[in-house]
Order: sequence, then C-alpha cells, then structure tokens
Amino acid sequence: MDYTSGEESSGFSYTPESDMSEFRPSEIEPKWQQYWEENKTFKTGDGEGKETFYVLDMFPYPSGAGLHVGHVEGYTATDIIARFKKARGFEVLHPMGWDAFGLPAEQYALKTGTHPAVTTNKNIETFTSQLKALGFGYDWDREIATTDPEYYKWTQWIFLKLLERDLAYIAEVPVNWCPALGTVLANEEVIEGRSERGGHPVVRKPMRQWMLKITEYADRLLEDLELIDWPEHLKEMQRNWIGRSVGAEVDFAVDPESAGGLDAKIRVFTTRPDTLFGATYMVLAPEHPLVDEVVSDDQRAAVEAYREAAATKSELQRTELQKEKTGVFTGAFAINPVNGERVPIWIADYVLYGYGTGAIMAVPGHDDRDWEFANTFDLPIVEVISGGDITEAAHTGDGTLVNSEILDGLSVAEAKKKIVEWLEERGLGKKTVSYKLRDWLFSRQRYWGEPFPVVHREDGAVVPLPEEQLPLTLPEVERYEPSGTGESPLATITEWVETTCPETGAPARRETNTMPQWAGSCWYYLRFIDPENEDAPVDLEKERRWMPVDLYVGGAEHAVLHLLYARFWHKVLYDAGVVTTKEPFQRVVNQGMILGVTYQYFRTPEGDPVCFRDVGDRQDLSPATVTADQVVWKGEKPYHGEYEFELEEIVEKMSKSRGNVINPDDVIQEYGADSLRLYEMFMGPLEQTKPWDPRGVSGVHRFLSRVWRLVVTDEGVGVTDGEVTDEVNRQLHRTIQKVTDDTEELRFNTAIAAMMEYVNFLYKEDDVPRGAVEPLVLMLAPYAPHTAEELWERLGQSGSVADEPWPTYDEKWLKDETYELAVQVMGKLRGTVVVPEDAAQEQAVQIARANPDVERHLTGKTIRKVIFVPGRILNFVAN
RNA sequence: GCGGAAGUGGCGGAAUUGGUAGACGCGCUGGACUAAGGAUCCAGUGCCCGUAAAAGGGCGUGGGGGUUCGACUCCCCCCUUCCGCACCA
Repeated sequence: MDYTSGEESSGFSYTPESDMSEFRPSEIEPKWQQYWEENKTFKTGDGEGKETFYVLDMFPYPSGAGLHVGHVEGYTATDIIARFKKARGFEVLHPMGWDAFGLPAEQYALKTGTHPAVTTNKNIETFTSQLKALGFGYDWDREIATTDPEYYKWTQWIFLKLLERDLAYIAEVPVNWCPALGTVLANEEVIEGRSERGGHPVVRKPMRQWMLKITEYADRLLEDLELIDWPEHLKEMQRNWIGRSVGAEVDFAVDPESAGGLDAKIRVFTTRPDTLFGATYMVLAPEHPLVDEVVSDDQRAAVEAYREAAATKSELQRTELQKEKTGVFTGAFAINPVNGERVPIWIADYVLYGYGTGAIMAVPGHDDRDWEFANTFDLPIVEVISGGDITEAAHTGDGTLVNSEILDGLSVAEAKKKIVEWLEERGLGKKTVSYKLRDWLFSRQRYWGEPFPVVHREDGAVVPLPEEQLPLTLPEVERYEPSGTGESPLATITEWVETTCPETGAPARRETNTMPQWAGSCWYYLRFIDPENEDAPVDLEKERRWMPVDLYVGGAEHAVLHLLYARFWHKVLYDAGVVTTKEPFQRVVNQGMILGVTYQYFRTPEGDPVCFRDVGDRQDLSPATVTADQVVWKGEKPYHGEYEFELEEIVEKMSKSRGNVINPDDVIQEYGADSLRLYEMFMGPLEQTKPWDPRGVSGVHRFLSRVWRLVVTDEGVGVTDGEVTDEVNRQLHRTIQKVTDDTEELRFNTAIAAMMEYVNFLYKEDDVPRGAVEPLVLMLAPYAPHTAEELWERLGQSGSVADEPWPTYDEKWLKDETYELAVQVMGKLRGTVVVPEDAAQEQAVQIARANPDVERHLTGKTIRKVIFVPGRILNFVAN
C-alpha cells in the first residue's frame, strides 16, 4: 500500500526524522499486517472440543472497480465480531473467498480477448491487497474461488445430486432472451422489461433450459423461516416471493354446442371459491393451450391477432399497459358448475399463464381486476356478498353471502369451507395451494460459468457424468461471442462438445449451457469449513461442528435470491445426508447502504450559475454539482468557492456518474485503515442507510490520536504504575460492561461512544495508571486493531493483542455508594439530589425536600401521592 | 394499491423493561498554548421568554387525540420519507 507523507494531508504531519512518539498509521498498519500474516494469527483450527463461532461475509464478486465503502462496512462489522469472539474464547471461523464467475469478466473478454480467468485473477489480487490493507483477520488458508476447478467440481457434484433426486429437468420454456447480451436471463435479472445489468431490452422466446424444482421445497422454505433469526423485513420478502396462497381448483366444462362439439374442461384456480355463484365469465391466459380448441370460427382471426400481440409484447410493454384492460371473446361458453349458468370464455393478458392454472373464473362483483374488465367489455356483474356497492367498485371485503343458493347467509370464511366440501363431494374441484414461486431457470448461454456435468446422447437420453470424471473443466475458446442462435460460446468448440456416453460409449454431445452465477454462492459457506477435502464437499463431522453460520452479514440486494437459493440447496443437501442442519444461516444482518453527498447549484441555458435559493419557479435551469472537496465552508453552510453562493446538499446513492464515490484507498491514505473502520462503525447503526460525511473521519481519527497520546508521550510510555483509584475503576468497569454488551449486539456506534467517553474521562485525570489503559486497548483491538497492537507492544506486552482475552467487569464497581436521583413535582423535573444507594422512600423524600428548587414548587401545595422508583425517579403528586 | 422499516438540535445519531430527552461525534462560539495554527488542550452549544449578567420560567422527539404520577417509548387517527412487491386470481 502506497502511503504518502502527511505533507498535503490534514490528518497527521510528517517529519523526516522518525519521531517515535507520533501517531502514524502509515507506519504501524503495514507492520502489523505483516505480523499477522507471518504468524498466522487468525488461522482457524478445526474447532474440535471448543465452542465454535462461524461469522461470514457475503463474499464479493471481484470487479475491476475494487472494494467500495459498502464492502468495508460489512467486513469491518464481521471482523470486529470475529476478533471479539476470539477474545471471548471461541474458536472462530472467519473466511473470505471470491464469487468469481460472472458476466463482467466475460464482457471484458469479448471486448479485449483477454481470458476471463486472467481478468478475474488480477481483480482478486487487487481485492486481496485491499482487504489486507484494512487489517481484516481472515484465515487466508481457507480462501476459495468459485472459478477454481477444485471448487466447481463440487458445485457440479451437487448438481448431480439434484439430478439424482429428480430436482433438475430440461424444459422448453419461454425465457427472457436478451439480444444485446446474447443470453437468457432469470426473471430476477429482468427489471421492468430490461436487463438488470446494462438495461438492455428483453423479449420472450422459448428455449431448451435446465430448471430446478425449487417449488417442491416451497412449503419448507416458508415454514423454516420460523427457525432462523433474521430481520423481519427479510423474512417478509422471502414469504412474498414464495407467495403461498390457499384456494381451490374448480373445473368448468366447456359448452360443447358453443365450441364445435368439443368435450373439455377448463380448470381454474381461485382463492375465493365462495364467490363462485358470482362468476359471470371466464378468462384464459393468451398462451393457454385450450384457446386454439375452443375458439369459434368467427372469432378466430381476432383471437389470433390478440395472441400474437401478447406474445411479442415484452414484459415492459405488458406492465406499461396495465391501466387499460384488454381482451378478446373466444366465441365459446363454459358452464358454471354450481348453477349451470352459461358464461362466455375470453382471453386477456391480465391472466398470467404461469400462475395457478393459467385460467380464471371472473367475479367482477368482488375482484377489482375483473370489475374493471367487466366494465370495459360490458359484461354482467352480480353481487354475491353484501356490504358494498358493486355499481361503484368491486366489494372485496367480508360480508354475508347472497344470490348463492346453498351459501346464502354464510360469512365468507364459512362459505369457502362449505363450497369446497360441496365441490369435492361431486368431483368438481378441490382445495389447492398455489405459489408465486416458479421453478428456477438454471442455465445461461455463457462461457464463464460452471459446465453442466452431463452429456446428451443421440437417442435423447441425458446421462450424468460419473463422479470420478469431475470436474468437467471449461475448455479454452478462441472467441467469447455467443453463437448467435442463443447457444453459448462452448457450442463452437467441437472437440469439447463431441464426446461419448460414459455408460454406453455411444456418441454424445456435452451440454453447452453453463450454470448461473448463483450456483457457486449457493454452498460456498460449506466449503470454507473444509476447503481441502477431496472426498466430499464438506466433512460431515466438521459440518456438524460449525454449522449453521452464526452470523451472516451482507447487502440487502441479496435478501431474496441468493438467500433463497442457498436455503434451497442446503435443504436438498440435508435430505441427501450431506449436511446435518436444516438451515444454513442462523442469523442474517443486512448492512445499510452508505450514501454519497454532493452539493448542488443550477445553470441557465447560457451556462450562468444560479444559487439553489434563487430558482423559484424557473423551469429553464439544469442542475450542476460539485463534490465535497470543492466546497468552501462558511460556518455551517457550504459555499461554492468560485461563485460564492450557498450550495444545496444532496444525499444519494454513490455512483460514478454523480462523482460522489468515496474510495477506501484514499481514506486509508489520508487517515489510515483504523480510522476508516472506526468511522464506518461510528456513523450509525449497522443496518441503517446513512450518508458519508466527508468531515466525519477526522473525529474518529482524533479519538485514536487521543488514545495514542494516553500511552505514548515524547518521554516514552505515558502511563504510570500507580494504583487505579475507585473512581477510575467505576468508570472503567462501566465502560467494559457497555462495550461488551454493545459489541455482542452489534451496536458498534454506541460501543465506540462509550470508549470515547472513557478516554475523555481519563484526560481529566492527573496521571493515568496502566491498569486503566490496558483494558481500553484490549477493547479497542477489534475496532482499531493496528493501533491496539502497537500500543500493546509499547505498553511492554509481548505477542499479539488478538491473542489476549477480553477484559471482564466486576459488578462491585458498577455501583456507587450514592447516586443522583431525579426529583419531579407533578411529573416535571425540578431538581436532582444525591441519595445513598440503598435509600428508602422516606429518606429520599427528606433529602429531596431539603433541595430549595424542589421545595419551592411544593410550597402551598398538598402532597397527594409520592412515587419513588429507587435508582430512577422521585415524583411528588401535589396540588 | 399491498407489505416492511423509519421520522429526535444546524448535521450523523443516543436514550435496551414507560422514569433527568439530546450521550458520543461533526459543525459552531469562546479561551489557553504559540512565531503561527487548518495541530493540541479546556470550556460552552435544543428553541423561546427574561436579565447588564445571573436567577428564573415556558416550549420541545412528524401532526392530532388518548392511557399514566410520568410517554421519544404504550393505544387510536392522520401526514411524510425510504425499501421491497406489483394484474399472482
């Protein structure tokens, strides 16, 4: 790491002759990083016979942009916990690795011809040195990369398990085809009809794809959320994603007379079987296979046109047109099974083929969407639940059933139960559960991913490779372009693709799709436990010892997909006997986003600057910004250096285009890694979104300097060997308690505040004994490890502070002989008095009334009641 | 629209079971040291009234009600912001 001298930095001044007494992070940080590396300070044992703690970061994709401050936030949090737990006697597993397959390296290869592996390795190197410069205590001997054949061998092995358990299959499915990227994308990678990465248009196109039956695990993924300690919003997002809803499937017979004698049934899914008597028409999704069969000759042309239009509509267009309901009558009718009514069959794209049965019964009186549709096309609306005005809007709430023969008079809940029984008795329908969750589209038409360990025989059979043939490695290719037909670049490597069946020896072709990036991250937490194992993804005994992950910290962007996919794989591995735990991540915490700050003014079309305060109603101005380093502060207000007017502070997501990105390397260079770590933890609660205050780092840097000078003076070590006074002990032990509890609960900001208070207190003391400072250094060690190590050494201690036990507090110092009691009159604070620790009400009242401020408010009043909460409050109720 | 989280000084935030609102830090003001201070140390800093200065007093945790001796905290209604989902039958 390249540190500059302090010449033009404000953090610390540099004198050419090394002055041993100055706090100089640029010198001590590399020193201790080297020490930890050489001494393998953070090497993790196998955990046998010790209480284990597994703390995990969401491993990064090693992008070319390097580490950003968001990474630093989460990684610092886990590093503090790892060091803290180690000091508390746990065997701690705190590993790091690389989610290294992925599109950017492949895109770069397309442009430059550089092999993705080369780019990836280069980026990994950069990330590694950045992480080391931050002083994170990882066990680097366990480093893994998903792109390493020794790693993806086991990713492929797990895929074979999925195949074996009939959880992987090939289907011809309409996929999100992105012409610009030359690949299909998962639903989750498509945002409003455009690719998540790059924002390219996406169209629907049927292709042969690998799918994983995650839907088979839907109920368990839902239920087992109860077993884990995750933030509620995260669980809720997973629940919504799974989208379980209970309802009924009901068969409507097609009226043969209306459909050329066709004898068919249309099965619908509904969560409101109670409204069956109010079903006045049906709707099929445009893609529904029965459409072709039921459509009447005179409607055929219109239906075909509508289907065509729906098929070529991108998702974006479909959502854009949401407001207006569209559809076409098929010419056919169906029979409502409960009352024999003939109802028209329509097609409309507001019914999704992929959800439920792809067909609905429409109850316009009691469903908003059906109501809108019925109004647009003048279809009848019947009230079957009283309590609303169906001429105005659909009544979707509770009420009493009407116009429903056998259900009349019942409540919604009662009617649901009764009608389902009625349908089941007659074989017309049954209770059903439906999910929003779909099977997981698991193949990508890319080069830089795990190859599927299967071959396709000419007779159509899909044959898995035997375990001994793993890993199936990626071949070298000349070009990284997709083949154009939607196949991956692998399809062009004939000598790789053409192979033989491992079972019969017959000619066969390899699968040319590769796995999505999610695959490698679905199980990496297991490999960290046993990274060298050649016989299994993880040793069962070791897995039992370490799993589940005790604390998993990462960004909220993985709230659904990564965490859901990993949970799914883990459950499959559990069923296969590969792991002993039902859930992989006992506790998950999302670190909040760190926002950037810019300062805004405006410009006229001619380019003249305008202060934000003078904008008024003007519409012709365009915003312009400057970054923090160009701002001149006049008191509390930011001013433009050149134009000399006030600027408006804008807080938003960091992005290159806004120029508000804070680069961790720059902060390290100016203040050191410890200050960066400490600042990010001090900004606010870990999970909260918070803005980066460019001036904030100096505050924590000042604090570290103050700690430094407590120990290091021009004359050498500044601490005395004297006795620790009672008062200092009380402050010290209170601080230990606070820092211990807060660190345990991830309340790093208040833990740091407590240490600051303690340091402020010590500064007021005439001399500072060693016994008052050494525990402070130990508490500081997880937060600012380099500074702590150096101070520990200068205090004359040997070895690493990381190997020292955490300080403990003694209850006896937490209590004083007296305390300050707040005294209220009628609930208003009128003064505080000092009372003995064990003062009873009588004594407290006596002392309080001796206080003139209190007594003044009591004169002329009768005390009606006295409320005394020892240690807390004394309140006189008087009038 | 549905779901989740959150609204506290000039700013980031603290107050863990209802008990002294504003810890700690930034910023700001004043002082000390100094050749100098953008270093360091010390003190002050919610708002309003009041005073020469004090002493005092009032108001105050998005808004409005309520429960309580006492509410940032609990209950009801409303407003705002952020995040996620979004024709899921």
